Amino acid sequence: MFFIEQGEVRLVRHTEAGQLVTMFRAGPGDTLAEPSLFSDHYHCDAIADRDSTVRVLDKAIVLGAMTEDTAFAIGLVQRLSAQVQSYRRKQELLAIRSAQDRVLAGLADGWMTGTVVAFASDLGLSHEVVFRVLSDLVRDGQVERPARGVYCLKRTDQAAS
Amino acid sequence: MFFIEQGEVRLVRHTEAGQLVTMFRAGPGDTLAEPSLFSDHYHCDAIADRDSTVRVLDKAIVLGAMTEDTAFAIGLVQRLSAQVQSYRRKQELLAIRSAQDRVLAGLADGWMTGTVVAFASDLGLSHEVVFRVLSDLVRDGQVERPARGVYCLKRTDQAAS
DNA sequence: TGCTCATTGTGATTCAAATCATATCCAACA
DNA sequence: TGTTGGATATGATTTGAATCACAATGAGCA
Repeated sequence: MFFIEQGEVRLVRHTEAGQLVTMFRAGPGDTLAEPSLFSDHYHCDAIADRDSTVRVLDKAIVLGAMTEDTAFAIGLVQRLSAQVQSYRRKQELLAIRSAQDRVLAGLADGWMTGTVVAFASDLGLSHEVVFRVLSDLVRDGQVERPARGVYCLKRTDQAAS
Repeated sequence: MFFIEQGEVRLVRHTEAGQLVTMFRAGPGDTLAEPSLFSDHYHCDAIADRDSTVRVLDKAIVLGAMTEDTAFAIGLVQRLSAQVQSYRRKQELLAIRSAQDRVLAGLADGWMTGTVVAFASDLGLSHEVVFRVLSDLVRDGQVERPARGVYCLKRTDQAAS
């Protein structure tokens, strides 16, 4: 198990077809690979896109700390709950069929942090479509692009049904 | 927070477009809505497709038990870890583009328990495609159908690259 | 028994995202 | 300075899943 002090580390896995899937994006203060505490044969790859500082936590020590320090255990439960919630949100978002709606939802959730290519990968869309959708949205006035590669929603327009 | 004693309860949420997404499927021994322990405004709907018995756990009491009973806290961490793992697996599976590969992966993971319609919904595919893929696979001999509505993999054929 | 209804199943068509191709911009770097 | 490579961007084409339409099956039930 790992604790991220600085930077950002992505937990990735590749499908049989070879595409890379980001399972989790951990920032400063996040812990990584908690499930490894209970299972031995869990395998993901970790990628640091920027320089990062990571603290390695020994499995046995963490398990020990959990029995002695209830606050520590509760903190862990809290982290995991947050992760579960974010996974649920992601699942919901990925269920959106229309590329435009998905991009809008992704923007609303603040996923557009790095490059458009990375954003597209998070959304499970090809980057071409995302570029197209973004320029359409900018043309429509729903999205602003203050700078190259920076996009943000104009406002939360209420669900037009 | 809830504890499922018997039956099965699904945690669902509907997207703006109106489609229903199953966030979590809880069986006997599972707990439901753990994130609600730490956040007040989390909303999902729970659906019991069969008759089920559910124990309601008071938020304050659970939080109290966590500080006093370390084993309880650890158990909770374990549950949540397992959930996180299964979400990651689902994410990986949903990233598979080809409908056929996705159906195969779903079968391998043992998702085809109830009806084909439910299976298709879990896979994020239309039931028509799933029916088609399944009959193709049966024709190809990759999948067996011992009975109407029952499908299982012939064997784990090693990743044909 | 006949009726209803959900599930199963298949065919035809549409449509939107993937893919392929290509070009520009820009930062890092030698 | 020129060169490389990644991100940005857009156009043309293809593909495959969604959608629409329609049957057949089978269980529950009056």
